Amino acid sequence: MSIYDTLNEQQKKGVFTTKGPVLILAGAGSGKTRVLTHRIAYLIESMGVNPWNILAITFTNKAAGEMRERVDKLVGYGSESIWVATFHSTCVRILRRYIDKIGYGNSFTIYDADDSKSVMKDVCKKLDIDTKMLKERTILSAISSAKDNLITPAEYDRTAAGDYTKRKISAAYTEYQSLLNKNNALDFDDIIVKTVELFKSCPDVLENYQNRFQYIMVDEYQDTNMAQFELIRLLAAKNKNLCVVGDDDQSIYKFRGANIRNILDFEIVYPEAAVIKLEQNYRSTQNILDAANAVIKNNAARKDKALWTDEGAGNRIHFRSFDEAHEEADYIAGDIRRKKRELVSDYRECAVLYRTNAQSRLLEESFIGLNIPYNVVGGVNFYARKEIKDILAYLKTIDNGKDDLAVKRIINVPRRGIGAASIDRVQAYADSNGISFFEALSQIDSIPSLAGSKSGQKLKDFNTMIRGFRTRLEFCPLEELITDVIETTSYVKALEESDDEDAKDRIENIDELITKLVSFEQEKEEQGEKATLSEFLEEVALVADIDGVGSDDNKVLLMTLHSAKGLEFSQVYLAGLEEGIFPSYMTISSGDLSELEEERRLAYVGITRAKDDLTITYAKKRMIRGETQYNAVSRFVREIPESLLDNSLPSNNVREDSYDDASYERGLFKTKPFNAGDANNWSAAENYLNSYSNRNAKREKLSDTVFDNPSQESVSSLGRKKDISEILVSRPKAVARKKETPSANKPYIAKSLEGITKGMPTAAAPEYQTGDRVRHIKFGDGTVLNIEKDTRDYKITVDFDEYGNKIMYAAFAKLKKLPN
DNA sequence: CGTACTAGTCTTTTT
DNA sequence: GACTAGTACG
Repeated sequence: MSIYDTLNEQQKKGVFTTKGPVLILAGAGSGKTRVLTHRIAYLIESMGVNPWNILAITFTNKAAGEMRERVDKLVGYGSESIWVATFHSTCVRILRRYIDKIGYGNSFTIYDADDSKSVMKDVCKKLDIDTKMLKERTILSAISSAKDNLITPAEYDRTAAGDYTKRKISAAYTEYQSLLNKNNALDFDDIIVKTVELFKSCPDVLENYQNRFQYIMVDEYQDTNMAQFELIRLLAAKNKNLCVVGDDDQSIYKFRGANIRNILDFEIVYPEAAVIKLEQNYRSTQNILDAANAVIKNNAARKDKALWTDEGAGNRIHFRSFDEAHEEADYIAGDIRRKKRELVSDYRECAVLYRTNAQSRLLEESFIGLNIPYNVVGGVNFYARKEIKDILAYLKTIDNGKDDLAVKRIINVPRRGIGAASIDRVQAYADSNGISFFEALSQIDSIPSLAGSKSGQKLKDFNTMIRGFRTRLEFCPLEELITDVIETTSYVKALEESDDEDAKDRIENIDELITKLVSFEQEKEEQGEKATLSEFLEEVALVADIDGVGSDDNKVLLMTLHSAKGLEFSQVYLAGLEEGIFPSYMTISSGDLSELEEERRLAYVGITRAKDDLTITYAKKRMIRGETQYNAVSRFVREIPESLLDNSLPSNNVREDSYDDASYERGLFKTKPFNAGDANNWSAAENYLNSYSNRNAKREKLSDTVFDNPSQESVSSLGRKKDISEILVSRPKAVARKKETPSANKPYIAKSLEGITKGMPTAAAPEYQTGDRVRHIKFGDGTVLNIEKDTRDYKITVDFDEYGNKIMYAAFAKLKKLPN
């Protein structure tokens, strides 16, 4: 009996086809990790391949760790020399050795999104870019997508001619790169981009790795972007033993540059590729699979396939609807408690999945209320916390003196009397002498405005302190360094003395960081290596939220649908299945059908996480960003045949609650909406009001008083002046009454089913024709290629200048005709 | 130079 | 509702 006997025919094919390019299309739960691990085992044991020559690439450290562990169990020896790693850590390892060949120092720093944003802020200031018009975020995401597609600043600039915004972005891109280079730093995208650049400019380095990686496997191939594809293509060019595994139906990272064409076109790039389809599912019951199949088949752009299982039909999908979001959360928590009590399942077998991180809050409250242990994956990353970033900035400063960002972050943290003025003076000196900020600190006496001054002395002291740490780094273990940093800077002491109410948490976080550093150091020691500071900082920079999640703790897991990819649970709850939440409002209003398809794939991912039971919940009413929204049941739920659900769907009537002119005209309100600045409807008005009061817990009090007794007095007695009274004067009483009795006697408008799921029932013919130039709020200008009348609406194909071809529904896309 | 308070923004998803 | 950048003041 061999280890391969338990595999099905298709899986065996995947394992035994070792030569040349192989594409494994693996449906959810079809055992792709099993195929990959057995394939590695087969290569080593039967094909005599040296483990050293195998490269397996995954997207998360967690996946990499699991793969190594499973190979270890199968092979028993040699698995430690297989290179199993994520794209990013693979590239960092390569760059640490060779990046000096392309103009960086080998001890480069890795910038996270926060750091990138700080750099971009400087860039905007320097280039005089008005960040009100063009946000840092926008620029950064344009740069990021350029990098995903391996477009250099110079190339970007060539496409920018004639477009004002693009020219600005182009200038920012160039400046941003030069700043990163000056700081000897790479952002996330650079890690891949620079490796490709290295391979292209140093054929000998590439060849070195081509010879090493004779067999390459890539997991989650559907989520690779252009740059990652190119990286793999280069590495595999010599031996061509490239096996990619993926599922086009689970491609959910397009927003991050993932190119679904990489998997759809694999056979075009490698015509000799063997293609293997895994469709038998070993995870879920047939009912769950039927639901998943029913949803995903509404996507047009996909390879046709359908999951099936040998197992029985199982329970029907549980569907529950609620009036309020907190009732939904209470139900989920209560249901999990029930399952635990009735011994149906333990906490660790349950997961709650949602579309946006913000949805976790209500769930957490309910879990705390019922005393159910839980873990939230994601949200605020541990390493993104202020105190952690501060300590890390010290370590970065010690490790790489060129990282100006890190130095400036901590030069006055904790407070040591160094202000903005001094910092600017040092920076000016550094700039005019072409040296780094930290270097300039060593030359304080040469800076006229600082030499001999009080401020100058403080700067010198800081410099001396850092140098002291550097000396310590040479002779002491990392653990001593970090405790020395915390001691010498009095960081924790300052926290203890501060009136920061989170001080205790922050100190605990710092202790946690020390623990992580110590265990990192020990691990290295066990492997017979000495841990370096750079390695630690790099590991820390590349951790994903999901990496730390283990099954050791008996806790319910709460996470976004994105984080859940690749995981499975006996009991899965999909919460917030509402139009506008999932699919998100952004997706619906963009009118782009391909974005809607990506959301649908996300729904498919969610459904297929469940092994035994799937519970879908819906809340009619929900607070989003302090605004109450009323949403219809998600179209994805309606795509599931009702026979698979244990409850019928609620009628699709949605309460129309906006206090706007349109509602007024329909006779919903007796008074016309007021206008105070932007506040022209109920939600906006409430928001407007809140912005004055939400801080000091006066909010509730203020609002209530205001609504009960809308007089000038009640406002001024709370210490508020001018604008509020303006609102009050113009605020109609109807609004105030609304607030008191939110659900009673409110008129409902029945929006027809067509209205929700099928676009507008009576769509007017668009004002533009084929060939016309049109403008889209998100995709910019483009040319209409085709207009097609559909049963529901007009399907418009537009060739956008910047985004290429998009097919969209006229009713949602709201295209504006431009003069020809 | 440091603090306290205000106003605006944000959120869709993340290696 | 949370976070943060900006600002006025001590």
